[in-house]
Amino acid sequence: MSAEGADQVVPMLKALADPVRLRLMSMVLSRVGAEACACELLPAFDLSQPTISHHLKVLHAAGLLDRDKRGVWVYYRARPEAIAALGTLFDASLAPA
Amino acid sequence: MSAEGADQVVPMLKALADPVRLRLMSMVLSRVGAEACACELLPAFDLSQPTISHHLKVLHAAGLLDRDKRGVWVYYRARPEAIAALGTLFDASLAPA
DNA sequence: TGTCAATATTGATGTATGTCGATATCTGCC
DNA sequence: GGCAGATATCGACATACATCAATATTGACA
Repeated sequence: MSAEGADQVVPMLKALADPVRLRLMSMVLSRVGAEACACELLPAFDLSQPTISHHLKVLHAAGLLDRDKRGVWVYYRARPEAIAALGTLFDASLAPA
Repeated sequence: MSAEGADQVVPMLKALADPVRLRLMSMVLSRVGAEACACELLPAFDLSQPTISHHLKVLHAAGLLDRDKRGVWVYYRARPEAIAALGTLFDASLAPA
């Protein structure tokens, strides 16, 4: 893996390398349509609303979650391509040819 | 994914969420036997020897690399179980059932 | 035993990150 | 317009981390 290749994947890994964000991602993926309202995610954690909002923003910035505002509520949807890219990372790119 | 489950996987993700360590891991995996001497890895980077030693230690502590000292040289070998665990994370645990 | 080469540890430093309280922004509704 | 609730942003703080120079440790060998 080249330095450029690493620089492409590392932001996604960094985004997931946090227990709160990994659980957020898992929660979104477990919903039908891989979509969840921020209001459903917040009560699952013993953290403040700004902190959860911050983590969701990090996941969004990494390309792992799409953001969709519907009225007052914001829905986050998992991006399957991003997950697939990480899956193949450990199956193909990282593993020997 | 539970909080405990996340806490188990996050250390491995954190270890890989660094461009230098991801490349180190990739380099080790690309060698025959998924094994490489530290002396081969160092010149591939524009970083000091202590820094590379530190990164290898992080990967070892995360359970991603085994350490084997042979004389003056130290060989690092990838742990396939760890890689497999991460692969299934994105295929099964993280993705919806 | 002494020297040299490979690797690890220590201590320091600048930067990044997780968290919070306070506040701002946006949207539906009266 | 004005209020209430959902979400985001800001500023601050403590901690974690990547990196280096200097030094220590280890092992081979003369």
